[in-house]
Amino acid sequence: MKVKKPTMLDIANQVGVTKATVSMVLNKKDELISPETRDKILKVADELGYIPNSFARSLITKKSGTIGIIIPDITNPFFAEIARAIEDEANRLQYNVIFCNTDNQVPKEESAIRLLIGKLVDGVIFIAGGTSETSLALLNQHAVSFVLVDRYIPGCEDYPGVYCMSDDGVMDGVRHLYEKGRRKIAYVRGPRELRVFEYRVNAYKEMMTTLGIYDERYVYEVLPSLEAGIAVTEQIARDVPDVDGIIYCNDMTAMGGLKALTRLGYHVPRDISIIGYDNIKISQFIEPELTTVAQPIAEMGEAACNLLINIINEVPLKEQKIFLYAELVVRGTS
Amino acid sequence: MKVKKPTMLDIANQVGVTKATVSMVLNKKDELISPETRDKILKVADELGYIPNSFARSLITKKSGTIGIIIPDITNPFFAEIARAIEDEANRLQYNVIFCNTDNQVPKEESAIRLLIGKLVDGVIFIAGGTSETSLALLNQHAVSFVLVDRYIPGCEDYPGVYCMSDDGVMDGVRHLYEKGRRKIAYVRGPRELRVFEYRVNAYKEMMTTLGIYDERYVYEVLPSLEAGIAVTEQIARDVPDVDGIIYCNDMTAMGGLKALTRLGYHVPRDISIIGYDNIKISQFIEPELTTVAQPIAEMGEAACNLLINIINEVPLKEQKIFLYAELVVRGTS
DNA sequence: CTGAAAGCGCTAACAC
DNA sequence: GTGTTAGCGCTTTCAG
Repeated sequence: MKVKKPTMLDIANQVGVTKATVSMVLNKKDELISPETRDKILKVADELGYIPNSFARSLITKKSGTIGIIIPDITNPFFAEIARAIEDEANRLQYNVIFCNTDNQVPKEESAIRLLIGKLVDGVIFIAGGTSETSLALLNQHAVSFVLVDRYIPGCEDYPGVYCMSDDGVMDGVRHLYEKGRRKIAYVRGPRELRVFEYRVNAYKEMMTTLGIYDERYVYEVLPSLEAGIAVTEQIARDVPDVDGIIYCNDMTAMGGLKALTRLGYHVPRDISIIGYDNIKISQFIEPELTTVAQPIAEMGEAACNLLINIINEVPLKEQKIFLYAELVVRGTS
Repeated sequence: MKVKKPTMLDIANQVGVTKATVSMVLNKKDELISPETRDKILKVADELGYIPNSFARSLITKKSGTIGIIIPDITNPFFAEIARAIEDEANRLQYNVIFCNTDNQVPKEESAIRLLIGKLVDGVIFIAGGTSETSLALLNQHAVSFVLVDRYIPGCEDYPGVYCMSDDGVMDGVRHLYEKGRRKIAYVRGPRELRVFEYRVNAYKEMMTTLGIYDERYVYEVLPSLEAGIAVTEQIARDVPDVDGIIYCNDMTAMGGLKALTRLGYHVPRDISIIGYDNIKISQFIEPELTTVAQPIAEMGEAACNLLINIINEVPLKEQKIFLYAELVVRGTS
């Protein structure tokens, strides 16, 4: 365990040059270094198993080649998928990533941001847990570039970000059920603090109203999760026994709903249709497969990463807000 | 964007002391600092929004307070859950984590390790993709502490690690199906390169033989995934139409199997019983819920993290290998 | 083509 | 109680 790691100085001594020369060679700024010394340096570096100390480099360059990702919970499939997409794109562009889970708690967000700033991340991709103005203030104060993804922060709609427009997708979902003959279509919405859920339920209301079948008693609110999906669906079945369609604010909740309905003896989609939102991978793992309003999850992650890195590199951008669109995917539950 | 971050020197100047004093105060080594200067320093640090530059500190202390986690794929629920457990425990112990996905490819493992070494991680938790001796050699060469989790590496059985013993759990599963009257029990195994899969299928063979119902034609091999689970299950239904039980090497594959069987018109568990392995969260998301041989995923992550940090701190340990046990959890599919 | 020298922000002896 | 000093490993002018 007491093996000292080789440094540039070790290489320099062994080759008989100075570390400045070694530095230039190893950083490919070797136009004016003689091929012989260059090859010798490369050779010795390889023999010694030299790995540059990125801290020393970052200290001086003020860049870490790392971006931070702040996410509510990596075990939530939606976030895992987006995180993976970001990481892949970051790696492609020669960046590394550090993840921080916040469980939607603002204090955890702030400590994550402190951590990331201390590690000199070049930028941060931020999926907010709610009203996170103070977290953003921290980032601004320390002049760290950032990009918002998926979730709006009230009052911060003008920050750079990647958002998914849900209206058309949700409306298509409602219309799709209507065309299947469904009339009593309930909606399970997420918490009011999160703007995204507001948009989704509003689209539902609008289309239901247009179709002349809106009834406010059909709208239920939950903290989205599988368990909540089960509970609320049992509730709906009690309140509106002849309900024939349920649209959920996300896939996890919808999967819980499917479970509850099956247990209650409903046959999906014969007796009732259900629709989720997100299109996480596991929505296809079940049978019947979940009809859902699909977010382009991978594209969102990729776009966020690209946007951030462009901002970091001060590439002039016409628009720092990117809008993608959710789309209805009809599968087995409708 | 051009706001210079405050450093210790800024604080020192403003208070009228030197940065050494500031350093001691901020690191809580302030027994011999007068309360007045201490408070003044703390106050100014707060006003300036000072965040220590962890690189500068790490450069000198040779520690980063960070551990690396090398994992095949974070979108795989099993790994996401273990990663999250590791992260939580690490945070509790004041460590941060950096994740690297390898997609089970050895070259990606090696570049991940180089990255982590360059970032001076204090240790690495390693879920190997296969025969990763060279990756381990790199870690050894650079004197980086590491801990293996879940997967054995052939020839490296004696490295510190956290492993889950599957034998009893799998045998209990076979016996359980036998007691339900099942006799034609197939097994879907994972790839031979991964030792864990070898152990699981061997336990199956042993119990099947003991019960006098082993037939080698019932054993199928796949690269575990939902899709593979579907495909292999269709194959089994063709080969052995009167199969009445299938045990899978993991939950994802079993979920694919359940899907395939349902589509083929089998009723699970009336016509056929199935059992998975892992007990990932989503195994309870489906209906019927999956009977499975549960690994204590969270405990594995937690134990790995603790073990690693003990090794890093050179805490003398009686045993650097931790064995946990998988256990049959009977739910709806058996 | 290569060397010398300065310095990034911080810690840790050792003075005073 | 606090300052001085050196140096971690690296990059980057500027000389030569």
